[in-house]
Amino acid sequence: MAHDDLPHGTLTCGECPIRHRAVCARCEPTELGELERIKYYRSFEAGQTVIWAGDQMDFVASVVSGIATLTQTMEDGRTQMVGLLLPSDFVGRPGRARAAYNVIATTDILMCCFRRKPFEDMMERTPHLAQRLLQMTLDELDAAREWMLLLGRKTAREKIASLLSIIARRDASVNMMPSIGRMSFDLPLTREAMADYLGLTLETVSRQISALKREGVIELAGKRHVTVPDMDRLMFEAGDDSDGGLVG
Amino acid sequence: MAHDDLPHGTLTCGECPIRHRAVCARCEPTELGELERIKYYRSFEAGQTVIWAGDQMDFVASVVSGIATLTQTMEDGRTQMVGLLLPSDFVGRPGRARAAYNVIATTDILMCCFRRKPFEDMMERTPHLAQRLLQMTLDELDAAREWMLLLGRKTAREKIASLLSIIARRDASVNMMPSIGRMSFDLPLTREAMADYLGLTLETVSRQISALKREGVIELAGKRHVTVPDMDRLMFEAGDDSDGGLVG
DNA sequence: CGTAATTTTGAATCAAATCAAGAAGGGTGG
DNA sequence: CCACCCTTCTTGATTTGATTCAAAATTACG
Repeated sequence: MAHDDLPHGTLTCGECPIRHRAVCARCEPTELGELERIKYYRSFEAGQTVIWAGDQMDFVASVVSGIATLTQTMEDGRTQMVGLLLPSDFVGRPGRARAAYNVIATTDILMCCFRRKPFEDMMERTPHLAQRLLQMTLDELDAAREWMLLLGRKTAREKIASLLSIIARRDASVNMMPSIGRMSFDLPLTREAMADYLGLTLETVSRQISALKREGVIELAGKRHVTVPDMDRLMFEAGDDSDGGLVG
Repeated sequence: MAHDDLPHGTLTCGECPIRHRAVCARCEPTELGELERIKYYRSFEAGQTVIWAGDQMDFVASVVSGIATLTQTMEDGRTQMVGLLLPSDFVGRPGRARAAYNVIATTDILMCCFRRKPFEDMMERTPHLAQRLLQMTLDELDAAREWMLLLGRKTAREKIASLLSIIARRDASVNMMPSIGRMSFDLPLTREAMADYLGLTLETVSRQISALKREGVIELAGKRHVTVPDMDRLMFEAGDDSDGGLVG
């Protein structure tokens, strides 16, 4: 069973691991108390579908732990990932009754859910909530636009290198490490999920990972553990501008 | 010269054509007065660059009339459009001092600019502004995710059909017409801009437009005026789900 | 009316997809 | 503990859709 260390319903906002990054980050103690009253926890196992696109959605939520994906599907089954949800990320849209995307748990996942109507009401009254959600949404929009450049203009090799460097840097930021020089991390996605992220087939993903390994850009231990001997080299392969980019 | 009908600096919020859709849509008369004091108008001619990515940006703005694009560029010149700015759309990000993308005027354009610092200060105090900007940003994020599916998984033919149906439907909504049956509209983009939108080359854009014309999905009068005899047929070619999709 | 910019079309090439086996893990039950 | 199965991943051969390179046609414009 997942998350026995985070017993459902007994976690208070004060002890919440994502307290300072989630939609509630700017809330004051009184406001937290109000959230506390409308919140409840739900957990899903790896592989489970949290919500289907088009389904009634009577809650919004924060990812507390684990990873989920947002995907869009065409009738013939082609699927494109359009969001990767990490701890502290927000799911759902205030004011929208139906889910726009499929949400699928990639790992075991714990979500802090708020009943939608009370949450919407509270947003009207609580600028701190709306302000934080705005900031998070603007960040997501920036990420989506970076992703659009990747999907529209990068080669398969550049796409893989970009994804690896995104994961490496995210991992470093969580662990408060600098993302330079030699780095190691686990891939949280299967080859197929990577393909859906990058707009490729899983065979192409596999081939390009093999190529980067063969050329020493990365090292693999098992299928999932990656070591990058030189981040600069990886960033170069990703085709990104060398300068650090934007600040949040 | 452009926009002699909208003399700079003399337009009041009360007579503004985008008043009800822009970031100020929810503002009350007092709040409008406050915006009025920090706003100024700037116009750009078709083809002009409004801002370069990385440039200092000491204002945010609403597009009053005309069309602009948001683009990202790689060092070797590959470019991807990541936003299409229409009247009432918002440019810039509160809290960010440097532009993240190139903004280029596609047609002659008029923008209602607000000095950034006063605007940010006002946002802190004015929930109506933050709420409206949140709503607009969530809409943009949805559009970006639809766009990601297009870039990652659609064929060239589907991409073109999708773009045409997006433009057709936008045009219809501006003119308060239903977007069914027979429709006519002008393309606001060159073949190259369409290619940058769709992640294709301009040759492929041209070929696919020719193919759709040959097969009677569209009719062309000149290079830019398009007639769609049957919107359902076009939607089918776009590969989108037949159901209408989401509401804003 | 001529010149530049944009668009169309053609032919050749190429990167990624598709089709098709195998190999490598990872977990289960005998 | 090992044999087996199922999923995930890798690799190979071939096809294909889109790009690239090249030239002609159309349109816009001074």
